[in-house]
Amino acid sequence: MLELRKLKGHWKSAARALEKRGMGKEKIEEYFHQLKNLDMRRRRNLQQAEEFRSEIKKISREVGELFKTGKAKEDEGTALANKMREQVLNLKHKLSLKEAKLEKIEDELRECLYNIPNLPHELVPAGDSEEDNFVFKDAAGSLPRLSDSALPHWELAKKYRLFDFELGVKVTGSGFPVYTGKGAALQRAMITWFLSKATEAGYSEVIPPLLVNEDTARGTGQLPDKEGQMYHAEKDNFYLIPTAEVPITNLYRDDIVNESELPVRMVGYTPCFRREAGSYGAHVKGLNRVHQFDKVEIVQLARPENSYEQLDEMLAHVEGLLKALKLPYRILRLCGGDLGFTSALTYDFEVWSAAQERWLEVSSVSNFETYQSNRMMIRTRSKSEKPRLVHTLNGSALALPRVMAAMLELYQDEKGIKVPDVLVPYTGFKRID
RNA sequence: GGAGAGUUGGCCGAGCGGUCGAAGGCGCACGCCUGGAACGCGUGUAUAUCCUAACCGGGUAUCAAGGGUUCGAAUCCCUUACUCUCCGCCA
Repeated sequence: MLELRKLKGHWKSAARALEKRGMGKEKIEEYFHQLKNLDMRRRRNLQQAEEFRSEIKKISREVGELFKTGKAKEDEGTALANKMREQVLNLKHKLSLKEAKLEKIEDELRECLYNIPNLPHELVPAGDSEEDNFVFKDAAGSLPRLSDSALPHWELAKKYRLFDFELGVKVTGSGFPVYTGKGAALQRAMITWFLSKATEAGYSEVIPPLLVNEDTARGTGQLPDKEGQMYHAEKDNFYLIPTAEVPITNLYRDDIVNESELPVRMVGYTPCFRREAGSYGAHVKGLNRVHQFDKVEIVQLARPENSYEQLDEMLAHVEGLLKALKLPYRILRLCGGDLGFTSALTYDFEVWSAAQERWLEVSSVSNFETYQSNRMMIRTRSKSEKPRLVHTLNGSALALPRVMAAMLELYQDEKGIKVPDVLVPYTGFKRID
């Protein structure tokens, strides 16, 4: 959530930023008016509540003193003590009314802040759909053309027994592919290679839990915004993670990180679970969109001053992976309308699916600035300064299924599928046939 | 799953109804000492929020979380979470 403190005095520029997301002026005006109003009321009520409390403490101390000195045993002292007790009871009653009011105001304030998305960075282009995304880096050279006999990845999978959707349906339901034989080995090889590359680049590896509690889901902003997107284990009130970003970023929830330890670079491989309710049809065929998929995720905690340099570093890392795999790719800078709720600036990486002749998103790299850290209270401190919020960033490096799809299609020939050179040490075989 | 014991500041650890944001120690920071260092000595060392121009000062909250008893709760009671020990189960 946005920091109210920072919003104060910057209402105009904040409004301009939100307009880039396609939010109406009146709506923004309404939110801001509400915030100002609630903030004022909160401060007023808080002050009054604290005065009551202060008074209660003071009187209680005096009563204590009466008992201690034995005065309370004399008639006069007893009367006085009783009178004070009544005073406190009276104050407590007033306090509880005030507290109830204050709590309500704070709930409303929080809710209002939860409803406002992050402010887009100045580089974010205005626009309301993917058509308005800025092509930050286009594919190098012309896109490859496959021969007429070339197959889409789901046909290749059948032909060479790489993964099987029907088996997944038997075991679970649609959208839960079962990887088999060399398909499974290739998947594992990619995971290991991605992890090795990240480790080489200075990321430390973590294997987090795949189920998270409510606080964690709230921390990275999946709750309350995207409740329907996650699988929910109701009996224990745990959520299956939609991305490793959730447990990994939350490792630092409520922490104050020493500034000398920044940037913190973490990488984790996890399966990801997404309900993707209501998406069926040709565009989700094969591995294009599934309910369970593997992903290697990189996460950083950075100093506010250089978080955008860290974002560039992450972009370069992801780009390096795609280059090494020799897949045609392009990089988009998302426009305001396409930007995730919690993000300030996002770059999407897309690879070319040569058989489907369309772009597939394989990575999304974002800087959330303090939007997440404000909810999670992840802070940093140098020697003399007061703690301040860190910037959080994350990106896929990479999401496996679509990389698999594009790779199988591009690397196919008449007799089989070639394994990209960089993966051979991890698969142990050079060809699938 | 059953029985019991716990959860206090960055860490260890006291406190079991009043003046406790909390003794003492460790760690850390600064200073003195020293040619330099160790030792020693001194000082300081939570966070949030409100008032304020101010991290100058003051108020309030926080001793796992939430609720209760009381004039007053770290201390008593209840609920929940977590940790540990024993038993059961188990890859």
